[in-house]
This record gives sequence, C-alpha cells and structure tokens, in this order.
Amino acid sequence: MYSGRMATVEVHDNRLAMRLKALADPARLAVLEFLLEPNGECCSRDDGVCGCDFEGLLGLSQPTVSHHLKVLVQAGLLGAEKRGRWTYYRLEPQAFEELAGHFQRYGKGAGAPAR
Amino acid sequence: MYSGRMATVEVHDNRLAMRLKALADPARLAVLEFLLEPNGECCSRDDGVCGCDFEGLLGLSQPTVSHHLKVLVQAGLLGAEKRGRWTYYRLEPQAFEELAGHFQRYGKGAGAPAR
DNA sequence: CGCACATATCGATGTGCGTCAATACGTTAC
DNA sequence: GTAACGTATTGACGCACATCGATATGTGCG
Repeated sequence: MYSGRMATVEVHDNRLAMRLKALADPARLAVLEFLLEPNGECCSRDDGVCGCDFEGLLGLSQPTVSHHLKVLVQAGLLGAEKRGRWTYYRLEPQAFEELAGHFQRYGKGAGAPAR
Repeated sequence: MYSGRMATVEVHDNRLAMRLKALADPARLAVLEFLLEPNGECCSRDDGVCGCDFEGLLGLSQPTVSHHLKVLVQAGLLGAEKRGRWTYYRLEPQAFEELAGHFQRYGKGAGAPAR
C-alpha cells in the first residue's frame, strides 16, 4: 500500500513507482493493449499469449521483447506461466484495479482545492 | 525520441505514455500526494499550492522542483496559475479520471483472455 | 531606483534504461 | 544424441533524464 506521509521523497512508495515506470513505455503499453484482444498467430492459447507473438507485434528483437515482458512481470502487471518451451503471459487484473483506484483519488472533487 | 526502430508500435497513445512517464518519478508522485492534502506553510492558498512549498517537501533544489512541476503541467496532470510573483499549482482531476478509466479496462474480467 | 524574493532557464554531469548481437539455457522432435 | 526452436541472460552502446549550481527573468516593496 502507499502510505503517503513521509518527509523527503526517498523510497516513498516503491511499488507504485515501479509499476508506473513499467507502464511508461510505448512498447509495454502495446503489450498490454494486445493482451486485451489477443489474436495469436504463433502458439498462443485461449488462456495466455506466448512470447513469440509479441515480437511481430512490436517489431523489436527477441531479447528486447523478453526484457519488456520481464519488466511487466516483475511489476506485477503480468503473470507468466511456463509450459513446455513456451511462456504464456496474461494480464493481472488486480494490479490494474489498484492503479485505477489510486488515480481516482486524484480525480474526485477532492482533486483540486479549486472548484 | 527513441532512435531505435519501433516499426509496428503505433504511437497513437503518445499522450498516455507522456503522462505515465511524468508519473513514474517518486518526487512527482510526492507532489501529487501533497496536493491531495496540502498544508501550505509558505504562500499557498486554498485554491492552489505555491511552488516554494514543494521545495521543503521534496528536499530538492529549486531548479529541480521547477523542472518536475513543469513536467507535470506539460503532461496535463497539473494546472498552473501565475499570480503575482507566485505560481499556484492544482491537480487536473479530468486527467486522472481518464487514467483511471483506462486502467480499469485491464482490470475487468477481461483481464485474462477468458477461460 | 534598488533590493529581496519566487520562479524559470541554462549548461554540465552522472545515472538509468531501451536496444541490439551474441550467447546460453531448456524443451520438443527426429 | 542432435537438431530446431522458444526463451533468458550478458555485454555494450547511446540517448534520456534527474539533479545541481549559476544565472536570468519577473514581481513586489521601500
């Protein structure tokens, strides 16, 4: 949880910052978007998308794709399941609900002292 | 800009990536958090927080604080109003509602491609 | 005017990160 | 076993950016 109150910045809120950093990249955003409506062409299944499908989507090298997926998984935004020689990725809905809830705090009327 | 090749990654969400990049920094997150419950000590008013109050909060130099605020404003996350020799900052609730809505798309049952 | 103050800009510097080629690892097929 | 394939790791490179000190701009006050 983000605890708010702390003097100087420092490692205020590792979790949130880590997730936002993971999200702040066009390639990784494209991965998420694709996972919403996956049309697998390689070896994806109905309960996950295999890594190789992202290469074509992103137009990036295989190591780079692997790197991006790792970042998303470590941020808790994606789940990864290794099956045979493939790894299947899926969204972690809970993480995104947390994010949405967090941002809504800034959106409500409380947002600006203005008004 | 990235010099790297990103062929298939459409940049239709330039705006989103920019906002997320702006958010992916502990100092800037602290600014937002402070704006939710501002306890101004310098020259803040009830409808905005003056820049000088952030310096003490963040423990960063004045130029750095100014830089962070600029990034947040350019991302559309903060509004800035210059009054006299101060600049007053406030949250832009709409931007955050948009963000929350966007991430909720990933949170709904759609999270995993069915089952 | 001249001073004090809030803020913005500039130039420099160190760190972080996205990217790739090369390579290593693990699994399935022959 | 060996080959082919999907994936992960390593090392290197270059750009992006957070940060600072110095300086500039602008505003209010005496």
